[in-house]
Amino acid sequence: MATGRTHRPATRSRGIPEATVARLPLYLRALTALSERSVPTVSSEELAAAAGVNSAKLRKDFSYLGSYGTRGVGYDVEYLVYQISRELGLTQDWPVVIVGIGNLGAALANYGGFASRGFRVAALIDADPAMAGKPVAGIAVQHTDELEQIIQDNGVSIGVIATPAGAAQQVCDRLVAAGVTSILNFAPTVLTVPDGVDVRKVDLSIELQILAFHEQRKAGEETGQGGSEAAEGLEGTPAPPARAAAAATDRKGPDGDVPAVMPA
Amino acid sequence: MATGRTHRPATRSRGIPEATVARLPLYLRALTALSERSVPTVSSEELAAAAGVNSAKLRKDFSYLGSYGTRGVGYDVEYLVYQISRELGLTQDWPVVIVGIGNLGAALANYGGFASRGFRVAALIDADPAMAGKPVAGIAVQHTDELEQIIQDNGVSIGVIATPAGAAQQVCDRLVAAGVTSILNFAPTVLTVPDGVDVRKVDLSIELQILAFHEQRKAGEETGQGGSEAAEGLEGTPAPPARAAAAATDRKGPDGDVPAVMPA
DNA sequence: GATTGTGAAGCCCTTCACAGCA
DNA sequence: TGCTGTGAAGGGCTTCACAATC
Repeated sequence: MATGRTHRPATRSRGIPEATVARLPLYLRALTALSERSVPTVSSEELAAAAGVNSAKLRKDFSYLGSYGTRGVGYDVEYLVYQISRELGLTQDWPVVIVGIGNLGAALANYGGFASRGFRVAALIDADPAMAGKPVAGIAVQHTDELEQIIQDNGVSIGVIATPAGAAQQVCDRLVAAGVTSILNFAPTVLTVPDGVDVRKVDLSIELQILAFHEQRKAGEETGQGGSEAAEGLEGTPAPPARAAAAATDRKGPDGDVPAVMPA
Repeated sequence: MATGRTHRPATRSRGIPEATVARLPLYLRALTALSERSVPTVSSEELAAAAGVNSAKLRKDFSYLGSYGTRGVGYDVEYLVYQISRELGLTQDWPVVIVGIGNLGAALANYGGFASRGFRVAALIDADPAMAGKPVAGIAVQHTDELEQIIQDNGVSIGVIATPAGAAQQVCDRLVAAGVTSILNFAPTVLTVPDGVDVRKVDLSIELQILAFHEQRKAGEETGQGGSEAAEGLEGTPAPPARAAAAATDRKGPDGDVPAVMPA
């Protein structure tokens, strides 16, 4: 998941709930698909199914934007596409820079979903001098030295960080200093930014860990266990420190189970 | 963001809130860093800062796992690392397969964060016969034909889909039929799965769109506008359909602004 | 004195259910 | 009749604030 800075606590009259904003792109994608199939109108029920949400939620979401539907009929597909695009700011052009052209950066540069949504890759930046000049996705990689100049010349306000974790904060600072006010962070680090700068993060390993948590539960359920003591004990997980072993006796797990089972 | 199927509605006695589960990997990462620096204990305040959350939230989160701290002192780093790892199921080995070895799939295969967290890339699968046998991240790519066999032979329960959108559902169906019960989806499509299967999605373009929304607001504020009419009107956004123009007169935006400004 | 663990309050979001409208 | 738009109810998460504990 990605979390943005909770900025502007829903102040500003026209407050669209953050949760709704996060779903608008989903609706937009579904609507675009309908539009390409020349479907003229769609009901909340159908659109909700296509977007993977429930219809009451969808109607509530749209109600924050205005009354864009027709009772008894549904929503005009083209019109909704336009309204949501406008609301999201996709009717304007957003130049973005991608910093860190490793495997992931290259994947991002090649990702078609950007260009098709009003985002334009203005530059690819990498710290490795050997990368400079090499074309990736048809764009010549530029060296980090030129970062500030690139930001300013292109009026970039959105930056994507795909560097190793160690370099992320430094790159972030430079981006912000140069005028970037929105950052999409793929590096597994918490970025510190001044007020007024938005950060969203995408962490691949975090998503897998969340899946693992649920997967473990499933396995535990099958065997009738709580699911938390898991199948471990196989190989050496680092033994908990001395204090831990002692403390384990006083553990009051919220459930009463997990009776201090830990590898010797 | 990634959203899982809301399965098991917080039933099962030991219910850890989903929001808490989503933060555990964050804490774990911060704790691992402390552990590597041999820091013995940490207060909720310090750890919260390192993880980018507030301390009350962190303490509440930990309280769901049990009473793992010491009042007046803080938390034992090593012990917490162990407890959270166990809770997340990272003390066991999770073989995963990655399907779709394009730019993104390759990036994922090379991503170090997986291996370091108990995840093992058991196989790379691609539909392109030309890819078969090619090594990516030190692993030979296998053809889709072998998907079922691979899943079964390796006891894979977690699959990663990095294919184009068009192929995603089909791949998903095959994964599920072969026994996969958790899927991380990078394809920009809504996947339909049977009950009991978890899906989390990561959509790069959605994250950017959310940033664009906020970016647009910032721009609007500077100029004292509501922020919603944006800077558009430059070039031809597809004109809304006829019906829309008519409907525009009745629009009641939740704020009263946006007086039907739309391109001719 | 310091810091955790947690009831209670508040907020946001979801869901329900139905009035309102085409 | 069919479907949207929305008040109201409900649920979950966050934040507060302080008692419990070391």
